[in-house]
Amino acid sequence: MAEPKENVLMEKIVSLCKRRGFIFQSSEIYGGINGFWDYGPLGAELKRNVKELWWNTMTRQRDDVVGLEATIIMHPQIWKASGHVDTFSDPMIDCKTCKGRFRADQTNEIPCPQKPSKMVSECHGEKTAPRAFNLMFQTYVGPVRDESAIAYLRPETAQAIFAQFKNVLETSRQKVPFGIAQTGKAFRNEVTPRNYTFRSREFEQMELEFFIKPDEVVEAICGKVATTAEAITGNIEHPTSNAEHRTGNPQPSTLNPQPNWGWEAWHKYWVEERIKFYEGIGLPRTTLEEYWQKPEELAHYARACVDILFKFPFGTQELEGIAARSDFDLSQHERFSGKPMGVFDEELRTAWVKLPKEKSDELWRRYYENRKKYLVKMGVAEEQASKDATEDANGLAKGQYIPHVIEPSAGVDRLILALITNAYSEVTGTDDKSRSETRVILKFHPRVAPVKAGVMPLLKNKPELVKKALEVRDRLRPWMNVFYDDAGSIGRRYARQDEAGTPFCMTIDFDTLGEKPELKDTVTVRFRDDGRQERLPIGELLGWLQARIR
RNA sequence: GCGGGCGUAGUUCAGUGGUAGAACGGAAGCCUUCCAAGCUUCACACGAGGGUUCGAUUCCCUUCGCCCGCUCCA
Repeated sequence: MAEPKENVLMEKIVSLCKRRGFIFQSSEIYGGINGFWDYGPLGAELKRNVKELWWNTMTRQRDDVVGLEATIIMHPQIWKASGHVDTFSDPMIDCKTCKGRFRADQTNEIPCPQKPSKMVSECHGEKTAPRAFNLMFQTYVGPVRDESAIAYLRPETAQAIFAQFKNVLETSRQKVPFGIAQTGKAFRNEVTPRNYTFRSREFEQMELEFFIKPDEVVEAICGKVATTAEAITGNIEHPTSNAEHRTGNPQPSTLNPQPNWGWEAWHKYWVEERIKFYEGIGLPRTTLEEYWQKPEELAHYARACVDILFKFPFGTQELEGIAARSDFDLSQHERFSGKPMGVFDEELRTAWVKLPKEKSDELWRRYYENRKKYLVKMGVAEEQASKDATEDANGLAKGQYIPHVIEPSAGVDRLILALITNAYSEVTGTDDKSRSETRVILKFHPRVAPVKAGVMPLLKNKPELVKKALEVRDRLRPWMNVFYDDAGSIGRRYARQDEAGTPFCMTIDFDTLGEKPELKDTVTVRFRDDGRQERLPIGELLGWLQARIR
């Protein structure tokens, strides 16, 4: 059902985004280009804030995550190893009669939409020849455009993390469990970009690969792996104060990682962390949904995957996927590059020799089975797979294993869109002449708001007010994005800031100058969401604001 | 890529086979002692290309883009 109301809302948002300079169509003066969007002045600030908050939360505020900034174009083998060269290119067939499109390899299994009694392959519709759809953008590296020069714009940022895993491990003084975070552009030549910026061909991701010990290793070291329930209960950090967590990390952790956590606990942990993050930047839990993928929906290498969905006007859609990807990625790169991707773990080696024989045999067996299952799945011959898996499992005794990974992978642009649609609100009132007018307020969380404070003299034609206002502006400017405005009536200026989502406005009036001596050097602070006003000394403004935007 | 709808200032809309207005918004100025006040002035558009025509924003074709379906999962 197409809800016209929601469509109208979306159109208003699109129009606002353009009008106020959040989002423009790419290359608009040339007619635009499908699936590409630019961020205007306010959008650029918003996006920057979001990425910084993510980076800060995921890396700087943690001991166990470090950053990476890799290139967009990488060795093409990376995409062979990752599976993108193959799986991103399903041959498709179009039916000219019924207008359907089908995967060429499934025409025997899909019923014809017009004659469901027959399969697509046997119906009378006129079909096109199979065409390959590869969603990766291709280019050539170097001046010669031949096969050997083909490279791809990355369809995700994650693979670079795997490819650089060993370098980061060796230089960061981290050991498993630890994570590598990266933000950056990714490119997918989508069949149909849709829903404004939601599905774009060029987009930005914020991805974490969090490397953990395989369960067999955790068990060898800790005796047993904590169940998810054990990991969650009795492990809640009680906030020391019930203040609004205005200081420090915007997303206080509720779970403390423990050495006996296996992949399930870590997976659950990251789902919680990520939801906290979204709440911390102003998306209430009620606007979010967790979707735990069903076993049959999972990619073959995934053990679990949770989607965090947001209720967009056009439907409930994915913001982030948190996948437990086993050791698939590092294993693939190990096989394709021939370089070892395993780690050495002193604790494991020490623990292993102390294990009772039956225990170490059991763990050996389980590790072996997993490795073999993977190798066979990837087409390694049975005999060779057994041999390789044996070698892998033998590594445990030497303290060696290939880490597993939990991957929280978020789309920046989707999040921006979620923040805008969530912030959008209208207030209809009547003006002096009892004309009904609708004003738009973007109720961004102060942490993400593009402009933190508007600074304005009550009147423009009083030089003392202007001078003082500029002083206040200059006082705040080194610390945050502030906007000075003296044009038009004060109400008009407030309204303009409301539409930009500025949470606070500081107004310099005659009391600031000392008309009422007791109010000298104080300003009016006006709140965006309810128009409420407070009086604050200029000297306290910076601290007051910082406490609210951090 | 296929089918359906749409395309006029920044935005929302008028309008005509003789090259266009309005409202709001924006800029400048005057005025204004707290929520889009008022006055004056200014800038800005027929998505692009090709036809038909003496002439096209209007008619035709193509293309590009947007919206709705089929696909997609950051």
